[in-house]
Amino acid sequence: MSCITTGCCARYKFLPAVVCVDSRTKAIGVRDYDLPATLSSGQAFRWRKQGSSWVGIVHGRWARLTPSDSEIIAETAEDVENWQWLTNYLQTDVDLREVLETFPRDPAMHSAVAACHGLRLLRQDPWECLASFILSSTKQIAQIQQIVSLLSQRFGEPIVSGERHEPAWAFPGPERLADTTEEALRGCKMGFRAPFLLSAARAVAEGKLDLKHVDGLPLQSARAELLKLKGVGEKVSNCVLLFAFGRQDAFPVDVWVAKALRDLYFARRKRSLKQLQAFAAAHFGPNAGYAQQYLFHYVRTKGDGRTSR
DNA sequence: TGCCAGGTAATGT
DNA sequence: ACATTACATGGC
Repeated sequence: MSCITTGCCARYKFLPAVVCVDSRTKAIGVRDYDLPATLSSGQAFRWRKQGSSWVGIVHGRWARLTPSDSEIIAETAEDVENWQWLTNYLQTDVDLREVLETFPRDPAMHSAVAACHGLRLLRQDPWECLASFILSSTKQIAQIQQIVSLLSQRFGEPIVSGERHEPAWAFPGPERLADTTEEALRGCKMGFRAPFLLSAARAVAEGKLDLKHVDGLPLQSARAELLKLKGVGEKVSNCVLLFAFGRQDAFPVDVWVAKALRDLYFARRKRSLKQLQAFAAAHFGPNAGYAQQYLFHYVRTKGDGRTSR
């Protein structure tokens, strides 16, 4: 199969051909896909770089992704018949050019697109995304990753990981977290966010918040449902709408995007969050959220070769 | 050390 | 309606 032509099974050449993990390896054809930028751009928190590959957990499955010119080589720890859980997550079927076409043609967007060629939006699990971004407030991305890692390790189900890899855990579901205590959650270093996560987990576990239902609602109604949760405001709700529900017009404004908007569109003059959101809603078009990710990654990674955090 | 981090809720004007 | 502040924790 594809893995023979790509040579991705080279490390298995000592095994009988039939074992050649066809069902654990897949070459996903891609165009305009910068996997490292996408996986490190602060939308998902379970990926770590390992050489030229990226190891992470998607929907409770261990995965190792290796980018090349025209493909992403995916390896899993268990046999896979249908790879849709991964291709849907990576959104490899999205034609990026069609998205970029809708961006406003202004100098700022032009610079951001030129600097972040191939940056993509993922389609994440709603609960994991919601929980992760409840934990994200006033935390650096590296710290969010640490918290999510601890949380998974302590409360998630152990899952099969690849050969010679560290043990791995699924992200804990709302039922499991609803069954913990605030103190146990604080043990994962999430500080004052612990009661927020706990109450969100209970809301979902008890059916007060039905994420499947939210998925089917119009944008405003869906946002209103998310905003009922403690610890979920405009920014976090927009992240969930954008990164999990695929609402590409949802536009999260965090400190970085606020800085990008002020620097690039308002000559560094002060503007309130409300003003920035109103501008964004009017300016960036139907894929405003996608444009937002370009601005975010652009301002975070440019900057004279120093820490891109 | 002091400042800041993919914010939000509570409180004060 | 808008401005300020507390909130845990850790990187730099």
